[in-house]
Amino acid sequence: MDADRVNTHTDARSETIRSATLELAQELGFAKLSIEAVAARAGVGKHTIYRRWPSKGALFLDAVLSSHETILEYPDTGDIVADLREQILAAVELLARPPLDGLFRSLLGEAQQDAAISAALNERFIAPQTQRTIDRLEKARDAGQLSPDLDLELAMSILSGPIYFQFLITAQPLTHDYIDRLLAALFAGLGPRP
Amino acid sequence: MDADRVNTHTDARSETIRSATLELAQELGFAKLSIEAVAARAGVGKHTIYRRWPSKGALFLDAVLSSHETILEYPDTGDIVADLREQILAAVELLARPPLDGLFRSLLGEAQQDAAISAALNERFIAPQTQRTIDRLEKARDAGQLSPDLDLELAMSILSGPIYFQFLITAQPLTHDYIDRLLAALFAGLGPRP
Amino acid sequence: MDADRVNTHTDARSETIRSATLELAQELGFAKLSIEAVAARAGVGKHTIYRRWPSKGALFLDAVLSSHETILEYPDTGDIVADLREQILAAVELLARPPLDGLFRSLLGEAQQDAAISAALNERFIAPQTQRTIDRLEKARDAGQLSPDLDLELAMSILSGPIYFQFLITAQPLTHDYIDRLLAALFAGLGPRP
Amino acid sequence: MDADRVNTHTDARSETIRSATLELAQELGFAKLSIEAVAARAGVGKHTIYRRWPSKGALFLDAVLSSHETILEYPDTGDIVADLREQILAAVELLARPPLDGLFRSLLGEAQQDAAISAALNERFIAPQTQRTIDRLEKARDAGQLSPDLDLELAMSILSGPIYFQFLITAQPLTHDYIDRLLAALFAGLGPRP
DNA sequence: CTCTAATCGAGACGGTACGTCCCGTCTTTTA
DNA sequence: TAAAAGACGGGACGTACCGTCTCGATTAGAG
Repeated sequence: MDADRVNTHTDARSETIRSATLELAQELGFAKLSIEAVAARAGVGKHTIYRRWPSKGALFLDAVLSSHETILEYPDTGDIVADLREQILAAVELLARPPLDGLFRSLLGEAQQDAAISAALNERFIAPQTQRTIDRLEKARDAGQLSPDLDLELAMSILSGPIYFQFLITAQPLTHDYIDRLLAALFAGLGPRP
Repeated sequence: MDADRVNTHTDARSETIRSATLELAQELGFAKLSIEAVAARAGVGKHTIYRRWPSKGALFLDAVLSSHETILEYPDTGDIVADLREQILAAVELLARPPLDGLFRSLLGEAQQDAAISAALNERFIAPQTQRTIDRLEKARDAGQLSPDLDLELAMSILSGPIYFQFLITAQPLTHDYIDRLLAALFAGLGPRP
Repeated sequence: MDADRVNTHTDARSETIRSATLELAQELGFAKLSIEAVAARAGVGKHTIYRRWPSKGALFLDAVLSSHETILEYPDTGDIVADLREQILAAVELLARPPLDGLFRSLLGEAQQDAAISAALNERFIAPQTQRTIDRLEKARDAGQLSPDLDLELAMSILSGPIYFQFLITAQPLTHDYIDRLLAALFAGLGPRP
Repeated sequence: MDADRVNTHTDARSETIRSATLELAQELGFAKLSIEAVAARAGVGKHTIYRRWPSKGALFLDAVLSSHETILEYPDTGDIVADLREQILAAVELLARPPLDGLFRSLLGEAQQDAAISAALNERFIAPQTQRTIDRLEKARDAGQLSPDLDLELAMSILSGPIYFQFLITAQPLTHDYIDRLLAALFAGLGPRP
């Protein structure tokens, strides 16, 4: 699977198109976004867009992901719970709050309709984040802060899953309190105290 | 928010339309589904559809949810881990495997673009499942099988989140083994053994 | 061959479309006429045009022919030469002079690229004119004003041909003098006086 | 008006382009011919075509006329009717029969839309033919085979017009018999025998 | 026998229009 | 009198070419 499939050009014209895409997505929402409008806003022929991105979804993904390359914080204070809290908070603040929340939600929605978008999203965003989390978790496990036989890939979905569930499924607010309680419960385990 | 907003009619004509919708969704995917095609397939005027459902998404949600009212198993053997395992397996087998997986994924995707769909989905599907899980968890907590101060709403997102994450975000297979390891980790907690 | 193939609707909307077509054809010329522009000018969806006419050429033909249903003069004073002169003059004044000359020339040009246009043009315009000329010639022959063994279909192309040749091929002006000299020469014959 | 305006280059690359043009015109018809396709077929950049011909029509005219420089027969047996018959037959066989009829018809059609094509066509094809016919007619008139006061330019349109009329307007077949009857009628005149 | 300038192929580019598909609304026709 | 059938204005699709415009890479003529 190759992220280039959904473009990665760095020339000025591509950048103009990505900007126009984001502007219009903010104004209209992804659903009402049209390649025709992007072309008009960017002052570009439609073909120039089709030449670079295979679909509206691919363009949108590229525009959203390129606009916030900000590497999310992965602090390492030695305290794994505090660090995970920091990291989750940073991600939530960026992606689940205005102005980016609607776009990110749409992006995840579009990934459900288009396997290429899903794959590119994983490759360009999910996988790198996962890898960095796993690296941090590994250090923590070596430091004795985690259950020694914990599958770290699994831990990643345990940590991320509830956040995404809240964001995508129940559409409940992701408060700091929620994140604190979540981490506490995850580290303590659901079972009764021994 | 009222689920009736996305229809609930029980007459034969509505049923025909729902069937045609499912057929076409299976054949073409949700993205290429059109009300025009549904009307043609159902042998019905477009008006008749618009009179009953406010949007393609609402029709689709209704068609998908109505087609599988099968009440998912919520066994109660006294063993909460075994029962949760049974229940999660049943849900995964139904919703994350062919033939329903694509439709369910599309439904969740559409919910990201349309708040009415999101609300209706919660009301008609997510909330009832949540309630029944919470009821079962409550019994388990009372029986001392769960941490006594566990927030059960939170527990629900801890149990569901990783599954949805795997289904929607990483698009990895939801094997029985994965579910077993997930439950084990969740009950044991991420932290080191005391 | 059926002229209905290129439309014949008499409703008001069709009339609006024909008018917009003529306006734009006058302003831009047939070559730069577009169905898109006609639809915009007529305040009509493109599909409404495609539903009625199979091509830009067919629309244009219908618009041009419908706009000038004026039955060309076919006088009968008893003098065949004078009458033919009158009739040819009327046709030339109408079709080979502004404002219609450009449109008519384009129509004949388009007929060379599209057999359906050619056939419709014959059926709706050429054939009826031919028939009326032949009727007049027949009377003249009976009255002894024409060579008694003259093939009247042939006579029609002898009378019309040079006019069209001048109009389409050499693009020379069709003066009254030219028409007079033409008729004189045709009636006298090319051969030497006996 | 200068025929060079529509090109006249004799180099090998121009010849390749003309050939590609003819091939594609045969395959697709003039209407569907595109400069883009000609460039691709000829293995040539678009610029190279635009550098040599101002328009698709000009290229097409040049390609068609260059491909059949065969000087049409202008026999002189002393018998003007027989000679004209021969000459008209040769022209008809070449231009109004496959494989050239469609191309020639398209060329005449295009001339109706584009004054430059019309002028170039006259200059490169019509005028020379006319001149040679007029020369032949002049000899015939001097020999007493034609009406002594006949306007020879007019005679030219009288002889050519009906042929073109049949070819372009009524789209009837140009049989040998038709040509014989035409010449007989033209020489005898339409009027009654004196 | 280089060096410089022109020419070339290739094809990107902003545009315009194509003919098609659906949208959601609205008539018309049939039962 | 309600429903099928489908016409309607509209908007966007993805494609095809237009004529213009860079690009290197030949290729030739001039020095």
